[in-house]
Amino acid sequence: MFRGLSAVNLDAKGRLAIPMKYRQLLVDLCAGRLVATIDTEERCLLIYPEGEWDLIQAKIEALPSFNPSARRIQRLLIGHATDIELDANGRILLSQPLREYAQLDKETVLLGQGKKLELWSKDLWNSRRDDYIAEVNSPDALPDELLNLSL
Amino acid sequence: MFRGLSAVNLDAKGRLAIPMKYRQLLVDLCAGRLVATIDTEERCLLIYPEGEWDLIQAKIEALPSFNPSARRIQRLLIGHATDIELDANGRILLSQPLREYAQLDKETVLLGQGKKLELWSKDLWNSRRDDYIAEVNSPDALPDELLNLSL
DNA sequence: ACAAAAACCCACTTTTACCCACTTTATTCC
DNA sequence: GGAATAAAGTGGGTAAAAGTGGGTTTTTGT
Repeated sequence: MFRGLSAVNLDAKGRLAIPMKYRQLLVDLCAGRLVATIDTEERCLLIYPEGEWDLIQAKIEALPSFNPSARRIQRLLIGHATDIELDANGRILLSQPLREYAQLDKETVLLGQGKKLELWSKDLWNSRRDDYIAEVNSPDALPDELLNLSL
Repeated sequence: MFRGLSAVNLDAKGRLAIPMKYRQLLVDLCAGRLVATIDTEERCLLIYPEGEWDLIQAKIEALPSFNPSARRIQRLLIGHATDIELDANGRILLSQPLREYAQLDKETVLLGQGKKLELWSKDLWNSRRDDYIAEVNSPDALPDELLNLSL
């Protein structure tokens, strides 16, 4: 399982060094084969071990294709899902369209999120993080599942 | 299975180089024999491995032919279905009617979509993609299948 | 038979993946 | 505490592969 936050820099070629703590896990889980796609709610990327993504893609493909919202989700998520592989130095290469979508330049933040990783532009993450904290503390209706959660 | 986004250019003759990552798959699946037709909801083309298309065509043909919308679907999809084949350089040639329908000039985007590929004009895709993202985030009623999807 | 389009072929250009080496950070041992 | 050693991060150079652009031949349709 992935957790925690890592500050990572993209180099001039768009390569990103995966933090050491995840590498062995990625080799074991998926032989270093990953799939990156976009998050549709935030300008960030989602990075899955290949097998994990395959399960999700199967679910998305099974949605009824005459349903317009389902088609949109299919186009966005599967359409942006990009196979990437760890190179000999433990780096991955992110394609330009993905980098553009998430506004990634140099400084980025890699968030462990259980079965997947999220990659953010550092600036964007910092500002969204502050928003999140404000929203969690506002007294809006939280779903029951959250109200009953004991930390 | 197909996934991901590839930027591809049509050349002056209307030829399109299939990205390398798909070629071996296409040779294995269907010996490079494909069928292209139009998408009826968006101005883009759908490209299937021949065997995959045959299954779909059978389903479309089985629709009740006294039903007017079924007849329309049959005329549009089967009527535009065009056999195309990979040439020695891994390129396919798109007929002028198909290119016109999808407004393809030079810059295009090829989207992997599971069992099929979608081909868009780059400009049209970029603008539709932004629409899709906006629509996904609007609080309209999403189908239950989507609400329960956990990524 | 002729014109137009498609198929085929070959060569050039650009991009990518792979490899290697250097710099910086962390660790260990004296 | 500091030097020595190891490990991780970083930066490019290069060979191979993929993309691209026509010229020529064959087919098709009128």
